[in-house]
Amino acid sequence: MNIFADIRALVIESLDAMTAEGALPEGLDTRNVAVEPPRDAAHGDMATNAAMVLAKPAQKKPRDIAEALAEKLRGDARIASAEVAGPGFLNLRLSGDSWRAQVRAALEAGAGYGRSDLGQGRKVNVEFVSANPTGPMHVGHTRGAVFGDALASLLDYTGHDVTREYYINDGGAQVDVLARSVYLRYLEALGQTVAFEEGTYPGDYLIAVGEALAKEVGEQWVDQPEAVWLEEIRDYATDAMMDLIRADLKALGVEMDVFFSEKSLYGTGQIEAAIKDLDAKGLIYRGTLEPPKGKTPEDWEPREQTLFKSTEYGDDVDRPIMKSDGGWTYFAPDIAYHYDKVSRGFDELIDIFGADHGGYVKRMKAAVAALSAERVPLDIKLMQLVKLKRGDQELKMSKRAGTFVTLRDVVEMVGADVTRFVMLTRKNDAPLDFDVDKVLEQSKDNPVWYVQYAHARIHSVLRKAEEAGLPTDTPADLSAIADPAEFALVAKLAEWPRLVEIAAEAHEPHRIAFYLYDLASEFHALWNKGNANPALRFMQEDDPATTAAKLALIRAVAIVISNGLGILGVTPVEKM
RNA sequence: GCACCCGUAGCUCAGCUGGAUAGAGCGCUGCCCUCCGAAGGCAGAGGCCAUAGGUUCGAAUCCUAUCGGGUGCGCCA
Repeated sequence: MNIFADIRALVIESLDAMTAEGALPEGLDTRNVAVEPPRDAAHGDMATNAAMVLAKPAQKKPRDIAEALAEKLRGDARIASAEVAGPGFLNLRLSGDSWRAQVRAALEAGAGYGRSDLGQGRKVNVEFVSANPTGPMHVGHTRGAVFGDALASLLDYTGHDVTREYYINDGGAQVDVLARSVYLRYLEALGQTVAFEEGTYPGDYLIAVGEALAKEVGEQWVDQPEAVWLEEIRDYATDAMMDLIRADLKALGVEMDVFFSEKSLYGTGQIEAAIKDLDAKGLIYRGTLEPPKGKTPEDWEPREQTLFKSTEYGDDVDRPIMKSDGGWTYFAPDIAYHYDKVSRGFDELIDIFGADHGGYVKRMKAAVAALSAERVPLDIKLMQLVKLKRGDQELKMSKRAGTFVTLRDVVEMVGADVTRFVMLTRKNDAPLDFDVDKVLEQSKDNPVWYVQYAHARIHSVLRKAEEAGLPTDTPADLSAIADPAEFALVAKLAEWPRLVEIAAEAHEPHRIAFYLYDLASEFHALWNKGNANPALRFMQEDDPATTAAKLALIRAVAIVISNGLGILGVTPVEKM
């Protein structure tokens, strides 16, 4: 169903035939032979570099190989022309029928058009968001949430067995801070006047938690020392925060398969087991680290610590897993968590971190490589910052000033669909400006709107056609699709299955968003040609057969837009 | 000091993992609706792909060095 893959197969087949005839030597490596859309449409529909890739190993001139290959390819019904160009490119034009067959394929496959078995059912774990359970999600988390969810969908779409997972950081000091903050709100709910000192969370979102707690347990913890209530309030508060976060995720349309608690790793022997696994591989030792050069911390003094030999797997220095007081560093439960993922049988792990955690990439990769004996690859995607703006004005995030823009705020301002699409209009490692005014603008400057507009226009035509009593089902004969402008749209459409695979392999869902923009642009261009040239309008009132064929083309476009938006988690609109 | 990410049109950014004359939007200039949604389209101007080397048939893309910006760097998760 991927026309590029089909033609590549044809090229390889032809090369094999040439080998059999003695025109090429045996045993050539054809892995680098590519069949791609050309940069310049004037070059044809697709191009192959086969002759240039094989010239050297075959000890022949590229143009000679290209000529012979062209001759072979011309024998296939799908190839309308094959011309040698430049240093040895082979430019191919496809027959009108093979393009029309793509339209039919898209219509027949419908929601399945573009799906592939690339992943062959491999189990992939995508861990994302993993925001501390200390408050509602803010805009920064939102980008990671959207990215992770879209990547997961993309992998699912390409034949992977995907698990969406959230790691709850409920084992560290920050949840103690949360507990103390809730305690203050609890006292407040019981009529006391409280002060939020440095090191507590003053956010309003804890008021309701304190009130609910007071209602539930009464005054039993008033004037009691921390030791009495800390643990219980911590559990109560993290549960409440996770409810909040789950609701935030739901508002965005993100649904996790697994919520994994850090705390569940403590006291259960799981951390010890993971460390023991590393120890058995000779990767744990007692040692003293050098201070970082050029930036020695003020109070540096050499200490002996328990270290993980991460340098064995490409890290820059070995990393401590135990503090001098004997407690685990944060890294230890992270190791245990990934150990757990590996032992759950995943074939591939993906972590999505904020860019400020870039320093942990190497050590996590080292840990996973060691724990899985280099069986399981770990890819870590770093999310750059989101700058929220309203026109020229930047909406600064500051907990102190109370200008704390939450996921909820954004979704309420612009809606989940717009939020999701816009978050994916930039590569993950590029910073993103999110202008809450611009994303609601109805112009081509706004990519979400532009893509939705194309989809809505198509449905507008389909509605009109039905009103006019014109046929809107797929006809047996699509030969009315014949104009170069129409073929240009078909060509873009036919790139879809290929693009999906490329995006999935690169773990880059933003490519889907950019492609949809291009496809919409191609569609709008054809539409406007219909203004000047009535023969190119989709509805031909006096010619039902032609209309049916043209409508089939745009229905196929609508299918691709719909499928693409589906991967991004955006609902296509039929009217706007 | 070291590591990672980034550097492409005036601005914001793509660039299909090494392909042909480097693209889009905004902004600027000039055009196109008695016609399916002009909420759109077409055309023009605008580039030393940070710099210098290297790898090869071929480099924005890979390697090395340099410059510039961001992030991080042992008992914080």
